[in-house]
Amino acid sequence: MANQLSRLDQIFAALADPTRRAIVMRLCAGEASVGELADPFDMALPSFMKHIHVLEASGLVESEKSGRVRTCRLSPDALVGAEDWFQQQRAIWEARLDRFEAYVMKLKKERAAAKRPSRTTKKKGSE
Amino acid sequence: MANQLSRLDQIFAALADPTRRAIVMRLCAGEASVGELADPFDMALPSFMKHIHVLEASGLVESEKSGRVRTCRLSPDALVGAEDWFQQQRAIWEARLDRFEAYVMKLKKERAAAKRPSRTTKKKGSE
DNA sequence: CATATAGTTAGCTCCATGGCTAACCAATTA
DNA sequence: TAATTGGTTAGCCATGGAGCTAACTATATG
Repeated sequence: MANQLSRLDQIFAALADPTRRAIVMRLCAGEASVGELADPFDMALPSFMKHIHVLEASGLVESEKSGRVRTCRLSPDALVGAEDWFQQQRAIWEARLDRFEAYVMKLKKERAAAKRPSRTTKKKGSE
Repeated sequence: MANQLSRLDQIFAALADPTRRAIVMRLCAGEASVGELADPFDMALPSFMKHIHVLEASGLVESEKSGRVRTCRLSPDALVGAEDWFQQQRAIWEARLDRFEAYVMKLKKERAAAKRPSRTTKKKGSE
């Protein structure tokens, strides 16, 4: 019970749907009612509401009802959280690239050394 | 036939699964064979291979078989593409925040003006 | 009060996803 | 050549996600 999806799971799953990405994009430009949000989409309201719920469950969107109209707004923390994930991966990736570059440089030196065995007697395994 | 998922759909869907995120994180640190990748997971190989396929279909990962071992590596373009999406949203969001701030400033001025109605006769019903 | 508006709830399909087992290549290694 | 290893294919099952309609609630509005 209570499947305890990780927050990132929910955020990425929410963003995997084009309708929901469109909603997020729309909300980036400012808050809106459910009706306003739903208007551009050729979809029954209950179906559309499900998307809203998914977005709320993921923490990307929050909403509040006053009278009979529910107003939705972006809660940017979740978006930033997901963006962070990418930046972390990129950091690791780039660190690796640096190491790889260093490795290639080392290879090049060793190749060069191998190509002229005349002078370089042993080059002292300069690891 | 050929459901024509958008690239972003596939990337986010791929990243919505913790197993697949773990694979991506692992591959950020360098390429690996299917077996090496699968090892930490308590999962039958065929199930695991499905995850690899999803990652390949999304463009996040590419692989190549030589002999009987398939080596997988990250293809960072897709990752960067998804990261870009966040940055675009954030740009719009921040632009809006700026506008909102300007709006609040304007409100403040008007409030201040309203508080001293001595001079401001009608302020010209500025919508 | 009557009606229209804005969401909501309930409940149904259909298909994609994530997992499994069993059986099957195809390279290595003994 | 026989056995092992590393992946792959095929096919099954349970769950969940995305869509629908119909019927309902609650707030405005006439």
